[in-house]
Amino acid sequence: MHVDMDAFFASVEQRDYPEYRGRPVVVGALPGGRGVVATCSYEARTFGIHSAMPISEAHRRCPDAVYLRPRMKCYARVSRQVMQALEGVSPVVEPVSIDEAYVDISGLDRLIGSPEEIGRKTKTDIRGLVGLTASVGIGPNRLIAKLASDYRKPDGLTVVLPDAVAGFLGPMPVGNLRGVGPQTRKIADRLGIRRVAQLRGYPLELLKMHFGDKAGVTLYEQARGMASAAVGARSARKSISKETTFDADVSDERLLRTTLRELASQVGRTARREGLTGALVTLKIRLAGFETHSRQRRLQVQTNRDGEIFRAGWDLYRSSNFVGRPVRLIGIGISGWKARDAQADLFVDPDKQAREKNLYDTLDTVTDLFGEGKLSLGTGRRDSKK
DNA sequence: TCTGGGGTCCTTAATCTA
DNA sequence: TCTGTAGATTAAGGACCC
Repeated sequence: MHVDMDAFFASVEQRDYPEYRGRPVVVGALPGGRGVVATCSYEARTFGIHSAMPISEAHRRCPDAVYLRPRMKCYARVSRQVMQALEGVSPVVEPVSIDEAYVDISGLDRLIGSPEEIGRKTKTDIRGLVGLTASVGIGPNRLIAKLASDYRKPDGLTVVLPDAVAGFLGPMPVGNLRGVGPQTRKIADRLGIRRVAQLRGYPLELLKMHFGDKAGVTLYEQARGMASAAVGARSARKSISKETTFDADVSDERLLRTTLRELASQVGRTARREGLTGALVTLKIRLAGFETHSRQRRLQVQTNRDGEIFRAGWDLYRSSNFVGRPVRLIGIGISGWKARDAQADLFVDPDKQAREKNLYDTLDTVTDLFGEGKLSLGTGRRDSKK
């Protein structure tokens, strides 16, 4: 079963602020700045507004909509409640994102009832707990379940039994399949492939030729409704990054530097909170004209220290060939954990973790106030001058 | 003309290594 | 010791997802 909250961010806002109900609500950037729509209410969709649309375009289409910045902490809290509701249905829940999850409901017919009844119960439980609607799809594997939850929304419930898979899939536009975006669709278009049924007419080798080895195989399999059914824990994260787009392109090197330092601090903080240390620092730069680049450096040692992350990033910038060009976006990230790192927090003494957090927070604060290198931390002896 | 932020995964080319 | 090559690793870019 796949569960997808309807217009999640916008629905939470309409729930919490009754005056927004019945009105077009757009959550994302505010008009006037650079940014896009994160989510919008169904009222806003009637104006042609949708996720990822530039906010300027949305504003042109509907100047009278309610424009809101996302309240991520609040949405995260609601999300946890939704996941709890799902865990009440089945113990095997795999969150995909803040507003979506897969649930393994195999074998639950004895306990709850038919797939329809399980789906209905799920929706009722969610509505009872958080007062929001979800669209639910049920199928023999995660691909079909996901497509089914998308089939009717908002507040939809679609069950696709194994016998019905081919008929369900056939008329669908290939763009509905996972991993098929604008580029892949273009190739499909050129081949005259618009619907999944047509895709099924192509032998594996031909698909590999046109779409590449990996994409060819997944298209071949998806066209036949094949996918893994296994539902399990969300996989461990592989990177942490922070980036920001400036209101206007920036040429001032000092502003770039302080911005990068702030982003590096946030990356470091997250890494420390999660007990991760990485050795691969990635700098991301978007220049005027949307020209995007990245540069990576592998450090000698694993780290999650703000200063080390920042210095590596700044070094990458300084030694790059885009110094001096106006910058639209700057970002920094870290990855490359050591194998045991992923579970490190399981073995860390919580007291020690709290002490370290205090030390690092102090270092952050001092660095913010007085600049890099004014204070160093150590587990020094009492007579240590530092 | 406009195009966020946080991710994952794949492809390709260059480089290193056995 | 030299040379060619297969395979692994790294770096950069890009497609895609929510």
